[in-house]
Amino acid sequence: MTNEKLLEILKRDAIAIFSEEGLKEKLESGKKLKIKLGADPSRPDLHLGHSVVLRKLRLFQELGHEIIFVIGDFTGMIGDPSGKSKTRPSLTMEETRKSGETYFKQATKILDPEKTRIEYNSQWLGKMNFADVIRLAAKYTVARIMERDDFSKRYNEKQPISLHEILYPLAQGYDSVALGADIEIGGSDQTFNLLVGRELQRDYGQEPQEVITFPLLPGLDGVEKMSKSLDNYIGLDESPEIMYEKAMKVPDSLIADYFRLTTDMPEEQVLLLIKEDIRGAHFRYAEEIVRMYHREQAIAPAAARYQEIASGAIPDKITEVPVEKTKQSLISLLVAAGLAPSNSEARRLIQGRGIKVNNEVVADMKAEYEPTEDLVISRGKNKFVKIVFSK
RNA sequence: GGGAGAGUUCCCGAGCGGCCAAAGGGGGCAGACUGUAAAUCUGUUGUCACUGACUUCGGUGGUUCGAACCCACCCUCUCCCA
Repeated sequence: MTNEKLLEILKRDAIAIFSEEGLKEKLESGKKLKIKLGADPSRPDLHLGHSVVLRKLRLFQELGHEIIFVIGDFTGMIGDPSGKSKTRPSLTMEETRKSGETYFKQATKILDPEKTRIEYNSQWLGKMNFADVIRLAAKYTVARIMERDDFSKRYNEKQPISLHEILYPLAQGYDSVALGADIEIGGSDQTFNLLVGRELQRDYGQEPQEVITFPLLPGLDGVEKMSKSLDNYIGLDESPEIMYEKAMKVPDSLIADYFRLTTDMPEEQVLLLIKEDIRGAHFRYAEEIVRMYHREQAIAPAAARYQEIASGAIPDKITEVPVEKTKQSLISLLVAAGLAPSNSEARRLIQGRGIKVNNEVVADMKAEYEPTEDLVISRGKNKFVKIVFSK
């Protein structure tokens, strides 16, 4: 990796770089740079969406720079107003530390742990008193804060905006001041917050950080951005089988983006493959992902399992649920197996022909089973549970 | 501080005092078709002891045989004036 090569890749993939000259200068200064990445402690499960940015950070590490993960344990208490403005549950100290470790563990699947550091922003934000906060708030104006897309939108739609939410970008921006960050990287939804950091550093007499933003990876639903809470994600921690299967679910329209943002395959090769054999492209993508996060040897079994299920067979590795050794109704078994959240839902699924027992559709709501042998119940095409009469 | 308006099921949104578990749309789930893609079509979308019962329409009381709908107070949000 060289500075030129890195710049080239960044220019190709980034949504925006503020500013390109500044970035070039810093890279060429020969200094070991501090590169900041914010992390939300309430959602420590990393997925492919995070990998977009992490993979770029890895390149910086290859040039000897240091990555600083800022776990937003303090800002987490405020709740980022970005996107869905639901209040987040406040976490205890212990929980945030645990999230931090989980982050580190997952992130180092991509990053070099030797060149990665974790910081918690309660370290400095928690120590600020009211006067400090006022001083910080004085550095920004209402008009500038309201430039933020999210705020102006909510304001125009007459949605409430609390004062503490307005402080959020300032708090996050102050992290950059506290760390003396040289570069900050994030998803394009973070653009405003990252730029606030840049401006605050200038106000505090520091050299402003360079900001690089990357496109958000759309989720498997093809609509929302990838996120665990929307269940449209491929987790970095998931098993090869699940990864493979989920990779096959990437919408056709997005497979090129997925290749570009999450793998190292050359663009021309990808486009050609997609053009010639769209299904083959999916298989190839699934292989790439499994290879990256597991091992070469994990591909074959994962692919085999996928074929098995696709052709209607019951996979061999499925969750087992022990139940009491008595005659049981299908409805109660569905609930016990976690395939239905309520009896009513179970009934609906049966009625809608969505339930199979031992690979046979069962549409009888009154079906009952003797505890003689284990049953494999499936819901839809993809959810299997093995009922074991053992208790 | 004064005035005006709003709060409905996952989301948006309709809702005459009884026929409202609540229109319609979105989203979700399941089925058909397929490549476990997309598009399209169909069903479904509070709970339970499920042809019946129970709990829901910001909260608490009240009027009424009967309230999501009427009244009082409270809470929350928005707008206008200061």
